[in-house]
Amino acid sequence: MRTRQGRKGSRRRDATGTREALIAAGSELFAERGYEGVPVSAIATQAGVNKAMINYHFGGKRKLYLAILTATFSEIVSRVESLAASSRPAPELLRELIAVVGETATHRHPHFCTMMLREVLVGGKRLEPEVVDKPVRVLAAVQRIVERGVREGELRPVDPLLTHLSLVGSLVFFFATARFRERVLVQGRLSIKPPATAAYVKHIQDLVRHGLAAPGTARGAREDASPRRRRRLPPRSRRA
Amino acid sequence: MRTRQGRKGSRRRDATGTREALIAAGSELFAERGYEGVPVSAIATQAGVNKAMINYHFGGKRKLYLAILTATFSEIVSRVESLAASSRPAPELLRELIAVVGETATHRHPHFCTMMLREVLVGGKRLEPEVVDKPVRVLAAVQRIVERGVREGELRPVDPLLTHLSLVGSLVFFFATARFRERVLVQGRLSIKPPATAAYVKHIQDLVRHGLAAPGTARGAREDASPRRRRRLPPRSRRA
DNA sequence: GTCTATAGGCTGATAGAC
DNA sequence: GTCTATCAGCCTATAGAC
Repeated sequence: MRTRQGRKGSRRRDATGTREALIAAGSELFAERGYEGVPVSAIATQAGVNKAMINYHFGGKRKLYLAILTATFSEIVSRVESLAASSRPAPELLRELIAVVGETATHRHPHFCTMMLREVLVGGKRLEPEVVDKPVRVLAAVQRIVERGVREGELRPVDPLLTHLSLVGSLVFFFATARFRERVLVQGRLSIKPPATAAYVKHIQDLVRHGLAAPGTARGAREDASPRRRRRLPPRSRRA
Repeated sequence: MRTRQGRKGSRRRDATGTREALIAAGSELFAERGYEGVPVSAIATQAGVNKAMINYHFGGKRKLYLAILTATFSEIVSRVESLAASSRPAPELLRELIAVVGETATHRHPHFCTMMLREVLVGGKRLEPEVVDKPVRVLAAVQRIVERGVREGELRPVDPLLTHLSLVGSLVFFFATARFRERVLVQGRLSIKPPATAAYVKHIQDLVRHGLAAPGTARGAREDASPRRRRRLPPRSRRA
């Protein structure tokens, strides 16, 4: 009867509750201020638990950080990989890939892009294999999609790696810098309001559609408009 | 006769020499490990000067950091603004803008993108006005170019702010994560070699050219191919 | 499982001789 | 201008009571 007793608000206070509270607090704080910018005491305070719990449950600050990072990253990776496994037309997959990233970064894990980018920026130091593995898998997935699109004549002959970098770059940058824009654009002397994420997602979708469309293709097949000629593909259902 | 006497290698050892050495060392270290990741002692050691010199010449660690950041950023801003002031066709300006960013990020200030991105990521904390001012001016410049291009019918009716974000995002991301790619791709188990920056610059140029071309335009005027019809523009020389 | 108290390391900044 | 020596503050991690 004592274990669920939260002292502040409606927080659960049992073993797994403590773990989750620490992960939630850590996600937010690490994303905002970076790994070195956050004292463990701040995480403990925000989570409403004691400092020592971080060492007890995770074995140290760095371990907590890695747990947070790999957990959220794994979800993205699995989503992207399941997309890459589909046999739907490449332009359509890219369009959905962009939407998935947008949806994940906006609703499911608002701090993910910031954390991932921060981690990538320290590329000089030695990184744990767990961290390195994820972006490599995303890269491989996007590469597969683009390669197939080029092979099947639906995309112009672009380099898959460069395409992946430009795509991920524009998306990750946007979501990682959202907080900065909000601060600068609204409270600054400019009257520009920060763009909605939905508008940006659509912008990138259009940019990719027009920018990667094969010469023959009528400026990049709109969503589901014309079921354009495609080479060697089984007559399967196109909408999953 | 004593002032120019370097004790290690050929380093100058006078007042301005010390300042410059600290700026050089700080640029490299801050970019690699971030502000909080670098002890002042490390900067002093790499610069070959004493710790106390940082406080004497710059007034503290943070002041040194800001001096480095604004110095390199100012150069970029002036380059971009001079481009925006030109009356050459918008697609051509965008193409050159991309090249300028690439050249600057590769040769003149290899650490700039990393530092700028890192600074933007802390958007939650209060930032010095000097830091905030620069990206706003870059935004304004790109926005002007895109708006004119749309108005004159050379670009399809894209949102200037979103266009700016996607452009800058893909470029900054690429250069800021170069070190990470190098580490992961070459020494990893994958046999992919990191892409040359020239190839990426061209990729983005093509992506923008195809992706933003106005419907009428024959898939985005190649460099100087056809002097496409343009509205209200004085008959001036087009190559600066 | 959770807490308090504290150890021990590292950091940025300065005082003062030269 | 430059250096050495030193300090006070903050950090992570742990030992041990409950």
